Amino acid sequence: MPLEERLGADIKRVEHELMAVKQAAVRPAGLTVAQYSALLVLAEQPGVSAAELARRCRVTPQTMTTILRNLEAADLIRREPHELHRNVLETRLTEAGRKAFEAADERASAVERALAAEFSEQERDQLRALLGRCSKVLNSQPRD
Amino acid sequence: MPLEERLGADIKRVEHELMAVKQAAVRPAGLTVAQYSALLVLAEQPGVSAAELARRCRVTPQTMTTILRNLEAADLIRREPHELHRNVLETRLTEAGRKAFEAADERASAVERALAAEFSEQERDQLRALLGRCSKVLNSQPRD
DNA sequence: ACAAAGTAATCAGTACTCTGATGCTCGTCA
DNA sequence: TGACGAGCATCAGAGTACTGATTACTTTGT
Repeated sequence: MPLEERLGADIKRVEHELMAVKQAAVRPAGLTVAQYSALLVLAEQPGVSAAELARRCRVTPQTMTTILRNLEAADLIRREPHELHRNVLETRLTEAGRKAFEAADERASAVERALAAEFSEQERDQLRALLGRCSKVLNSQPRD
Repeated sequence: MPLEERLGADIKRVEHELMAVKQAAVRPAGLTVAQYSALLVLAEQPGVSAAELARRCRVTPQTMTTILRNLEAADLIRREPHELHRNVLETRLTEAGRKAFEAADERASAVERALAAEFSEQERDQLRALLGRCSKVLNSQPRD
């Protein structure tokens, strides 16, 4: 199958471009894209567990552990044992974490707004629907 | 800006699913997705330089060096100095490399065919066009 | 002819991401 | 009560992937 016909190549290309632009957007705040994603969930849902964060950010718990380690070392988050479940660590933004997140979010949101502004509401729905059908196909593929 | 409205989230989700399925597809051949991508270009264009491979696979030359180091250690590729440009290393598949690539490609192509089969030709063009407009917006964003 | 600009390769260091494996705690239910 | 499954956290190890820097060669411009 020729490379140019592969829809996957288009999807990957756009995702790659998106990551490059997002990285440039959050970098001035001293964050990586992965760190920004984690902080985004933390800002909406303080005290969430690392496992839940991992699910929301679509990474494995091991990966999230790595990301949180770096965020904690930079004093952007704080982790404390859960009241009842001694096994769970609650994660929260520090003041510095909130500031960094807000600085990054302003610029990251601008990227999303630029993307949204390119399309009419109908086109946006259309793109979402087509991507949704890609998801459907992919999720029905064998994972072995 | 709410998370659900962000088009980037949809793009990222689909790309993530695509990578997961592709990884499962190439893994039985003993390859990673990045290695498969490099071999795909190498199969079409024997003797290509690492720098060109990097451009084709959309990674930095440093990253491609790492990938090629692993492929060479597994005896899937061979690297030899270019005839004229002593500065350039030509990379080629070994016999084992071709076999691994073909095994992986059979399964990876099946994923692409499944994706293609979901859409009519018109829908495919539509999806491509919409993704192309995303690219246009993203490439016009400041990279700082 | 020689400096400047461009291209190729690679080292060093950091971060993200996965698989595989382990240890801990909680809730369930026999 | 006590085994056991489920969920949380994390260690270990490998593979990407980036920025930043260096070295070497080639082409281009004056």
